[in-house]
Amino acid sequence: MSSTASSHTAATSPTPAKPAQKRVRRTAEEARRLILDAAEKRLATQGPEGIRLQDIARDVGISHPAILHHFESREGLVKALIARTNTQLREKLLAALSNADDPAQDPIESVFEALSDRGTARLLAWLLLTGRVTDTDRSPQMLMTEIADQLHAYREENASQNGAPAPDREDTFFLAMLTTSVAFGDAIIGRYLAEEAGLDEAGVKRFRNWFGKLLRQHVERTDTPAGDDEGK
Amino acid sequence: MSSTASSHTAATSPTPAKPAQKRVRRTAEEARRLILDAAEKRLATQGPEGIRLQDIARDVGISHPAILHHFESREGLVKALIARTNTQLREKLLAALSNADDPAQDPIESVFEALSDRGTARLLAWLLLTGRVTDTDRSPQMLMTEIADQLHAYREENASQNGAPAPDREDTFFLAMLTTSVAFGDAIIGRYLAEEAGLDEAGVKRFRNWFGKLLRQHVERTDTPAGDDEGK
DNA sequence: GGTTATACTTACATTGCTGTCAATATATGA
DNA sequence: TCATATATTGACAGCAATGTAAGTATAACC
Repeated sequence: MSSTASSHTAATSPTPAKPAQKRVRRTAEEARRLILDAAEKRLATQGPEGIRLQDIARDVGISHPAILHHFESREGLVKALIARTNTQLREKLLAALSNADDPAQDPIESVFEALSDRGTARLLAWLLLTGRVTDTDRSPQMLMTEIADQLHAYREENASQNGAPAPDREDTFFLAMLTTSVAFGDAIIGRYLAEEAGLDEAGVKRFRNWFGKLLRQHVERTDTPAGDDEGK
Repeated sequence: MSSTASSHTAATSPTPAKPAQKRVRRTAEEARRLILDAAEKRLATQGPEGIRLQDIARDVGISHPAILHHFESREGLVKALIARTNTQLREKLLAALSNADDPAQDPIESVFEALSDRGTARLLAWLLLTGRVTDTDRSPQMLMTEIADQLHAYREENASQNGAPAPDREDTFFLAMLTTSVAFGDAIIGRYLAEEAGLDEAGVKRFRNWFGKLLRQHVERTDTPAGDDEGK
């Protein structure tokens, strides 16, 4: 097929096949959003190698050069994806913490929930594995410090209400670090372990509750004057 | 350089340039080992995309078809690497648990140590991300069950010595799952968080001790008859 | 309604990597 | 010392994926 090299340059040719193709034209912002969504989904389901311009283009329903038009290169797409995910993660986590005053909402559990989202954890894992984290503006570790600070304020208030001495700052940081590591690890490997061990959805939930209780016991033990543990 | 296309097919040509190249010839086993080592290192330092036959071949000092000779394909190399790492991880973990009777050696800490090794965790992360775990004979989850069983026996003995009721089996499984997730998560993301938060080597060690203590407190609280916690 | 900016497309160039083939050198055993 | 097996190599085939160039269609603005 296609032997004549100049097929479309000769516009004056009598070929009536000009099909007047209908072409969808989105705003740049919208197009970028759709592309990033597709890339994120590919990454979550197929891993690092799942980000291929042609596949993503097919998912969105465009041609792959359109992607290159919006993001300079494949690398540009990846960076944009990282930036967006960072922002989303940040917003989710801070939102989760913002209603820490609400006694019905356990802040630790909220953090866990937000971080253990499948796509986010996988993206995070990938960018940590490939060492691509350094050059983003709002990297996760800043977030960590922020979270630790908020948690610490929460604990200090609690302790002062109970008449206990202020908790150690490092203890709070370790708490945050543990929660982050667990949530992350759980999202990547825990889900798999649970599945193989015959643990169903309810089992996973029980695990989370168990973990939350473990942390709560630690906090209560630390932030109350005596070894005064309330049963549940 | 090299313009004549048929340089080595014309053996009868009078060119004296036949350099009688010295060629290193290893045993198949040795060659496989070297190749796997190089592949493992590449993976650990550069992530998934670091496994390229040509690069690995250069590292070892051979040509890339030699790799294809020993492992059928790139996929074969990857599978072999997975199998070997699984075996190594398994041996390390079981060895760590085997001296659980030794009171100076905290089994939890040992497990943590064994799993948090950088290369192992990274490889594990990658094969979990790309979903390549299923078709290996001794997959990590079997290991998990085994570990949980050993830990449970350990706890049951402890509890009976203290005259406490036998601990819940699921509690032990959760304990193992938590330890695995933390060790894994710590190896991938925790190290990074610690670094950014200005936590040095000693700080990381403190975190591990802190975590170990947290678990120990839980176990003691559970496996002793009353709320009888011993200070340290 | 005409003009302009740009989102989008088709076709092609280029690069890089896996895998194949025939030839070669080296260890092992008779 | 010769024969055999096989570890190893260079050259090339083929493919897949990114990126480029030039042209086309659509929305917005006058």
